Amino acid sequence: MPRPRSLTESQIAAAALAVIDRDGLAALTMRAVAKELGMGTMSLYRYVDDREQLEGLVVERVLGAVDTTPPTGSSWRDRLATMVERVRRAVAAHPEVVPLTLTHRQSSPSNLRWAETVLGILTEAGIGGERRVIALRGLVAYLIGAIQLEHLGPLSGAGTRRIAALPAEEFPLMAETGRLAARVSADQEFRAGLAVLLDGLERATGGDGSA
Amino acid sequence: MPRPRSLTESQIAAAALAVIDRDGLAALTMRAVAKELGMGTMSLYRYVDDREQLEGLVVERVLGAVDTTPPTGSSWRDRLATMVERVRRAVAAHPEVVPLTLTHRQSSPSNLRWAETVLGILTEAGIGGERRVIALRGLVAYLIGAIQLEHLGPLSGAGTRRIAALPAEEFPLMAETGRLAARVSADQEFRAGLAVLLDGLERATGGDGSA
DNA sequence: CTCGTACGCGTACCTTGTACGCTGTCTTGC
DNA sequence: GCAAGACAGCGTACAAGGTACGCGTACGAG
Repeated sequence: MPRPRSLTESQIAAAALAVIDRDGLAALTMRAVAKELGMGTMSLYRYVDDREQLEGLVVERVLGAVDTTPPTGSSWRDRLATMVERVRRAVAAHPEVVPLTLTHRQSSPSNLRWAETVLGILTEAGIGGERRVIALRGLVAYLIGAIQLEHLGPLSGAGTRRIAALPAEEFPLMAETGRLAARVSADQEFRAGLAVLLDGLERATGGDGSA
Repeated sequence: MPRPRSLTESQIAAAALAVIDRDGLAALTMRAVAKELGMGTMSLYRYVDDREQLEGLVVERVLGAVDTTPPTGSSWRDRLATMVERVRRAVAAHPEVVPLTLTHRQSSPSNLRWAETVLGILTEAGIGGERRVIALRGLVAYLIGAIQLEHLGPLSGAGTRRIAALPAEEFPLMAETGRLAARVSADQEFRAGLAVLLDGLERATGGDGSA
């Protein structure tokens, strides 16, 4: 008996994401999203409780693009790397959303599915119990930290040049590091850092990373 | 000949931090800080260009509390761990500031000094060139990621219980992990995750972590 | 004592989130 | 078909917060 809704959550998320991708995160306002949808500002509130929830929809849309099916073949190392890379790629497609993912990641169903798959791989690698808790947490910490460094950080892009230009008397190593960092792509850095972490996990298993 | 200023940057940062610690990050407004300082709202603008800069002062005050002198003795592993722990402790003293550190860390002088010291330790550990870039970046990524997980994340505190309560049919491993995680303190988790990363660094050096 | 600087601040405006209540429409029950 | 009710869509309005503007005056230099 009620009148039917004309919008789906997906359309709302898409509109909000369009605003962000086009005009930046600062442009994400209730008014802007409503306009994007071709409706009055307050109409948006028929579909969303508040701005908080809107942001959640955006994050879920971005994270929902992550393939959470277990990767096949190869070593558990490579499979873990694949899972981590998938998130990085999905987020990289919408860099402006990064700050939102920090606050809303926790409530994302996609995130849960992702973690479940990762835990499965860790289990197959022979990592269980509390060590598996540590491993998951370490991977997630590295992942979100690295994503932020990449998109908000000083060591990438313009920041690297500023670091390379530091006074060599006070910051000799930093200056040198800044120069070297300019020669390493973000991709390489990310993968190499992840490799270090996986090395650590592998060492603890006593295994060689295969299987 | 001009009239003297009555406030120092330090006093302003202290006032802002006091507001945050007492009433939370959301209470950080220009008006609130001005009132904390016993002055009119607009007077604050004599000392700070805008809110952005105010936040920078707060972050610098928090990060400035980190001891950046090289730790003495022990292995390079332990020295690195000490450096990382120092930041964690400093931030943990003002948890509400965490979101601000993400955006403003880059411009902090304390942060530069800290990185310089860490690079020194890495150098002594025999890690140089591009591998040192990777190592620093990996440590920083883990550090800021872990801090966020600890203070904004789902795997700690209340979030852990929610995860433990997930439907076991769909998320068997997550549910189990949530239960296990409840038995691991945040300190243990942080240190153990860091240890994994350091294991990875150590393996790459071929050394045993001493010296 | 005079003068210029710039401090301290009152006022006001703009942006943004959102409560409230009206109007018209669409679906269902007859 | 048709009446009725629930709810979509929205205009208005308010509160909070950042900050531009311009005034009066305290203060140090000469």
